[in-house]
Amino acid sequence: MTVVGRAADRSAEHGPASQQDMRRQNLAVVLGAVATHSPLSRADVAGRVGLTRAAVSSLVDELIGRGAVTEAAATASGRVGRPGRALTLRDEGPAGLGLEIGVTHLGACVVDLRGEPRVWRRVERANAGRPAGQVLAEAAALAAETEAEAAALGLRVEGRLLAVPGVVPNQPGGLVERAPNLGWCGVRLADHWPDPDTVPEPENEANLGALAEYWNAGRPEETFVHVSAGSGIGAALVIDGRLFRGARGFAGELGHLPVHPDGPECACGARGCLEQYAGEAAVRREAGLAGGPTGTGPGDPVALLAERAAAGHVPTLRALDRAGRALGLALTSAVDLVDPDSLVLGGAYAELAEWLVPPVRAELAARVTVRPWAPEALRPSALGRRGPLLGAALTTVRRIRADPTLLPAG
Amino acid sequence: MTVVGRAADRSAEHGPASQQDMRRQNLAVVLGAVATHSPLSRADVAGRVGLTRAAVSSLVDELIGRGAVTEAAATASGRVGRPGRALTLRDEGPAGLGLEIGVTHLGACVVDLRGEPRVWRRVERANAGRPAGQVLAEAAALAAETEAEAAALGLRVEGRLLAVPGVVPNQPGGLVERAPNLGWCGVRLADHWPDPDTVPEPENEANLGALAEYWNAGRPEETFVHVSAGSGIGAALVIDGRLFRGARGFAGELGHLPVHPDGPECACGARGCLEQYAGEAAVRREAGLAGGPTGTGPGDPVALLAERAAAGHVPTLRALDRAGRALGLALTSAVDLVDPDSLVLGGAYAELAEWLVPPVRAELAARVTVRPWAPEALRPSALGRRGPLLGAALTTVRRIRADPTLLPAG
DNA sequence: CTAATTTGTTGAGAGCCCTGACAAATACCC
DNA sequence: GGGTATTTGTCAGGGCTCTCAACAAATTAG
Repeated sequence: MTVVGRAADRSAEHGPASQQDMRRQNLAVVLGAVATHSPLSRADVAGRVGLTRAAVSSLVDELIGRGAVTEAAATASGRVGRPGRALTLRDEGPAGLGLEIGVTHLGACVVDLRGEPRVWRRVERANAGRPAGQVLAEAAALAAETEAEAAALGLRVEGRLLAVPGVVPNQPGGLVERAPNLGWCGVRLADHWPDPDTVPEPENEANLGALAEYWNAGRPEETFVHVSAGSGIGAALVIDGRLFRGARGFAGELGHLPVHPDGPECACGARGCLEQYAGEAAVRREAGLAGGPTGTGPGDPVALLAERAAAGHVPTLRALDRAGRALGLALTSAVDLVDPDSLVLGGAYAELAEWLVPPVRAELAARVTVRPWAPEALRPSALGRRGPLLGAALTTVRRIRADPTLLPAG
Repeated sequence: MTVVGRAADRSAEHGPASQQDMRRQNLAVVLGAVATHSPLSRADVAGRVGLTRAAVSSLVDELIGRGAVTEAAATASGRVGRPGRALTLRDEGPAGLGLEIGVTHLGACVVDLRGEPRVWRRVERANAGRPAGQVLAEAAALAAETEAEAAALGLRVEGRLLAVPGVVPNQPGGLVERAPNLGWCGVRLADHWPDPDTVPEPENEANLGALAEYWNAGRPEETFVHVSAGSGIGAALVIDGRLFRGARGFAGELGHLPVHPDGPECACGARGCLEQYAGEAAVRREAGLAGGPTGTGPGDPVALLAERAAAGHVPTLRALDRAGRALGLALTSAVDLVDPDSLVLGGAYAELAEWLVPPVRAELAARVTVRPWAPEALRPSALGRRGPLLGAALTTVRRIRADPTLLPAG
């Protein structure tokens, strides 16, 4: 059973506020303070967030009762006065499960409330073209193993998310509308998942990668565009610290931005889409690597590209430069439209950043002229291809942090 | 003295919640219900928003005390039971002042709490290149006259916004960072405004036009891109019903999207910017209207273009088609990135929509292929060039609706 | 050991909403 | 016309959650 659903969005927006809402928000505020500045005493929290010690005391009691926070022994602070008792996020109890279905692998991980990964599993599987039910059954088995391992560490999974390389509509319902690289179309997870109590919620992998990047390295309320190349090119927009999915969940479809309107025809029917220059297939073709293996196993094409580029292989360098310039053009549009704090190259791009960043920066410098723009605002992701899985697991943790009442009361 | 500042943003986000916050939100919820569905009785409001009649009664009493709502006589509803007393927004008392400085005119208007324009003034003035102080002094005089006229109608201006064709940074402080078409650079309104008690808050005209469009015709929580051509080409993003200004206030700089990366050089230093195809200067040049008059007076170039196009003037039609196709390319990028519910052609584009919409729709149909996209999602604005001024005035009204405690208690 | 300082808890009080009851005002029915 | 049903608006009582003020507990400084 999953306690944490899609409810954590604070977009009630126009409903009336109740005392419970107030309590909920203040629980979240206190938990957030403990999460980002622990260890903290009750008095520290009160001083930091602007509540009284009495109120914080009551809120902390509830958080302890719900299993989100623990109280360490007194801290010998060295300062005068009675020492406070240190509060920290629990490293047992509530946890989030992340799952990932890639073209060539399955992944699963569990993070504790602090956001630390505690279990991490990955198995290679050629998932492209296989029946969705078969893939999902294997994912469910991996999930069950992972949860069991987490349970041995004292962790109780409170929510499950599945990262997929495809389109997930905004409405809840567990539908993967399309995942071209897997060959999926209109797959409803609940129809194939063996255990109805553990059906995960699907989400686009690029979106989750962006959130992971934000939770891992972002500044509060930051606005940025996270570009990640998997089989397609996906961008995800994080606006004021929240994922922006667009009106129908299609936001960030960077791969088909028209960078050269009269360029080569794309599979989508248009001409000169970014994917024709910076997509995996285009880069491999251009670099003379067509038809090779895929995936992150031995012979992983991304690793191979990086290897050849590092060795000075000219066609590879030329292909990456061409990709970088096209990406720079597309990102110019993104910067003009969205005015982000930063741009992040994630996924496979993170591993090729050494060769992509210079041409991207050059295009941006030449074309983003009517506003301040610092080259350093473009940076590679620290998480790279681990982002989506981590983001999937962290989503549950962040939902709990945003609304601790999702946890069962003690 | 201005009661309403920039405070109405509900982005406290991570502060603690108090009972006053709860009260504030519930006042806003009740006021919002009255605003969108009036006339409504207290019981109607209670049923609609999910509060009890007792609570609504108390909230309505306070709204009446603050002068936001009035109580009409009993409504002879025809239904059984004691008739409710109809509540409506007041058409006297609190009001918003909008001001506009254009390249060729000054504008001012006052709207009442219902959002109805009650005073509307416009004077032609060649403002380009004149000292900012001089222009602002005239604007202040116009504002004073307009407020006086409003006062005669029983309206009390609670907040003032100034629409400018330029860049306004995110931080409050009344700074217009740059307004190229006026020749302004780093103008701080407070330094030039005669009366320190009535200094307006500047905001970009395209942003205000988009908000006006949203408040006038938008669906709740709608996400759309509002494109408006004035002297430059500005887009404004309304995301889930809120204006998105970007990390530094530069979001929506559509004019310099690279639509043909190797196209003609632009004044900004890059090549093939949208402005080279769909900007006012480019269209006029292409249509053979170079050097003519500007503004909306007699010989208004936009009206002239529309006139010639309607008459079948071939160069004009060709210029508009070229502009439309370039705009379609830029909007393809916007749709791919933002996935809006709709696209709105505002400002001068609204008056040329007849000739622009077909080529824009054609490009979108050809290039937006990987997601559902209905041609009708592109529509002309109903407000056209009146949008920015209306948006400026409505902003204050909307802030009051979002937080009625901004009004002085009765 | 005493004074000063800081922490965490407790009880009183205020603000706000909910519950339930009641008077007021209307329509329906005889 | 009068009684009943129905709906509205208000009032009193109660619960929840915060603030304020006071206090015991635990530590450092002298």
